[in-house]
Amino acid sequence: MTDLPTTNALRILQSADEIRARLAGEFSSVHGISVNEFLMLLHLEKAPKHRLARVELAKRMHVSASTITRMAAPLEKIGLLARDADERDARLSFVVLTDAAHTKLSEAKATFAKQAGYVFQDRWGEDELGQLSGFLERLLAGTLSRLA
Amino acid sequence: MTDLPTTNALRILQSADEIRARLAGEFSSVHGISVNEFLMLLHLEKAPKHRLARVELAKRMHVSASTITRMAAPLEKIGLLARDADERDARLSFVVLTDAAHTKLSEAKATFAKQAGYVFQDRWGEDELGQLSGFLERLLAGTLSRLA
DNA sequence: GCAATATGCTTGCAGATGCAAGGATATTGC
DNA sequence: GCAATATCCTTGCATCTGCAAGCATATTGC
Repeated sequence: MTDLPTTNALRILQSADEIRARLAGEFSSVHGISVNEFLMLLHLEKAPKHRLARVELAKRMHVSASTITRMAAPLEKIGLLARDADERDARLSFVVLTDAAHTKLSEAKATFAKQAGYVFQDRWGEDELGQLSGFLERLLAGTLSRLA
Repeated sequence: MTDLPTTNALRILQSADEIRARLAGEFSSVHGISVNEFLMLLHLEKAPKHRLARVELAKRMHVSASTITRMAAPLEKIGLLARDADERDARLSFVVLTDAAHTKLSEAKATFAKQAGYVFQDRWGEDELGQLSGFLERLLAGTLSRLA
């Protein structure tokens, strides 16, 4: 496997699996939301007015529109999300963060940061973390959906 | 978001989603297998004798044992996988690559390499690809399941 | 040796997800 | 203006996945 793009793509897939596995347990037990739901809240937090049309949210999360419909429903029920209509276009139905969601987000971010800290705990210097960050930013350049 | 570990963890999750989305379409339409099934074959290819106990395969793929049972079944049906028993321990049931799987793997690897090439097409020099590769290797150090 | 425990695998059930179809609303072509 | 088309959202269905339970086999403690 001397092909560097292939190697890097495989390693990114595997690294993401490792990170996801680390996060999954603590997220659902401590915060009552899944990692995907957390990422959904992050996308909304980053958006203007903390709201996005469902189709737009779907694109940014790489999921189908129906998944957005179904992911949002329980989060509306527990008061983390609300609905907002567009005055001009009655087809649009925005997903909006509530105040409770901001609180939940700050808690969940702390968990995320803690786990991310473990992942990069050993043998990583500040400069190396910065270099990796730069490479990943380049990889995500051009995607609408960058969260960080 | 000045916390570098957090930024890097988020970017890895997003990069993996991008890469997966790129691969998914061509994989199922051209090769008739999903990305996950491809990764399963890769794990087996890397293993001694091209075979692994189901529990071991589950650990390496970060999925449950039941998922292995259900993922392997259709692949056995289409002749890419076979079963192998352990003479000492009757509980063990190995998953083994068939010859057909080696053929399928080399085709699928070409697709993977092509898509990985697109991902790193622009503005990436050989030296930078090597540096990124080194960082990701460090991230995966200590995991049993490294494929590359 | 045998009971108690541990391990490997499979299956029933529930939750998550994508696709295709359908209903509602907007936009376009004429 | 109106028909044709496009867009947004939701829902039915199929698929994938995890968890918990169950069964078979190994290992351990005595």
